[in-house]
Amino acid sequence: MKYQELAAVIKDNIDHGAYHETGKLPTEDSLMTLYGVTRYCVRNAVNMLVEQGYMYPVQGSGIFVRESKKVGCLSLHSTKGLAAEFPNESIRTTVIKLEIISADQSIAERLKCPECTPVYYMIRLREVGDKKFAVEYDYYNKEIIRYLNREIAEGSLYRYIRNDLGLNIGFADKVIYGEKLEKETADLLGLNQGDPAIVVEDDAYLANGQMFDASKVVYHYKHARFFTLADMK
Amino acid sequence: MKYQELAAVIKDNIDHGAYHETGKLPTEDSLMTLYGVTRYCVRNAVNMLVEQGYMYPVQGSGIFVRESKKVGCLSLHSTKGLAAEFPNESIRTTVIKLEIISADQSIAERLKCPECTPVYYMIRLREVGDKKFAVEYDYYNKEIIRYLNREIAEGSLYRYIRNDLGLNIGFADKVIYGEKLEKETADLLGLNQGDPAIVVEDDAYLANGQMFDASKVVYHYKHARFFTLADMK
DNA sequence: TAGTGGTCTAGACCACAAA
DNA sequence: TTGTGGTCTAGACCACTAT
Repeated sequence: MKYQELAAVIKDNIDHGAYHETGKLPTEDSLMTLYGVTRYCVRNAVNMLVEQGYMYPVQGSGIFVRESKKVGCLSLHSTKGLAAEFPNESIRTTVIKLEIISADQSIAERLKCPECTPVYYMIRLREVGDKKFAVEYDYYNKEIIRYLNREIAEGSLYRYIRNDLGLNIGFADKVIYGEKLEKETADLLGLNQGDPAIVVEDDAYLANGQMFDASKVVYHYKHARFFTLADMK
Repeated sequence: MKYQELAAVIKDNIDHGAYHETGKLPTEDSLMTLYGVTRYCVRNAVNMLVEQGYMYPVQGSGIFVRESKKVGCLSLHSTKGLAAEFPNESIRTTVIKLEIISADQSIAERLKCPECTPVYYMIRLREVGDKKFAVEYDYYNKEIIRYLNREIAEGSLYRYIRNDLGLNIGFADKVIYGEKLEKETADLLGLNQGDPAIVVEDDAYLANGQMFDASKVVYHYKHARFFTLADMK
């Protein structure tokens, strides 16, 4: 049994209230014998869950289960698309614009690609439940994301890239800041020009380090909140 | 040599442009012989730096050094206080209010402590360089943070808690959102009521899981930006 | 003092990338 | 095919907590 599987099992146990009585996981030794794996697997599995905020280890004392994570917040630490963040909500995506352009100097710099690289430029309005949630401005490197159309862009782009294009998505740099809404975006979100906006700029990379997406996502300040776990050690 | 030390050495090498030619670290085997440690140490050290965004490993290919992280951004993933985030800037902290109060129901809930627990309530204005940067509203559990005064609150609180009180700081939950500035805070930041604000609410815990601080930090939307690395695997 | 997580060793084999 | 990182085993001792 791999440590990812063990992590999934433990997470499932937590969700079903297994360790509720003590608030602790069994000891590492117990987990080893329980699941017939070595300490390497146990510790890897636990580490995964610690990073995701499900538990924290205390040397000499045990591994403590944490209160449920903030609900309704988007995770900044790991992300697999809006649909995965809100599995219980209906997500609606409207493609405002989708066109192929040639990277000028500023886009080339932003996407870390040569000038004149073909690029998909896309604007999408995302709605969660009945709430206008965000407006996305995306640049996809067409040399990597070879094909896109409106139908795909209205579904789970993450899923498409992973399953249909067979690419391994790796990680993303995120920069978060606040600004005043411009008229165009405000109209799409049903807000007023000058209202607050919370903005996330993403640089997304494949697992092999190739950058495939640069985006600016402008969130509705009344509806979007973000969550992350910080290490202070 | 511990893996933390090895991580520090490797990070230092990166800062001095050591691996610049290839853009890669030596192989794990090389690092083992170079520093006379086992693979356990090498992989732990590398993992630390991967989580901090300094490099990414590609199976079968190598460990690639990443471009320098965003400068001028506050890290959301690991935090050791404002002074540690801006080592080259002068930080000024003005204590607007510092008082001991008794936790009412809402504060007790927020701080996860019993009602009537003594609590330090503190408001601080933080300036970075010559810029008004943020206003902090803090509740510290006085049963844990036994003593505070204005002088301490104007210095590095993080350092004080760690070095002088001898407490082990562990981790923090962070919730980030946007809102319109209220007059009181706007005045402190030199902005107008209704201007955008980017807000970070922190729940800070000791390494043993005790919550010691609940805070709301309202940042100047023109000066503060945040950075984090997200896993998309 | 006993129990628990943290660090470390010395191996082995697998999965993937590049030549 | 070779080299690289990814997973796993089976031990050992250390650091810290709780009793």
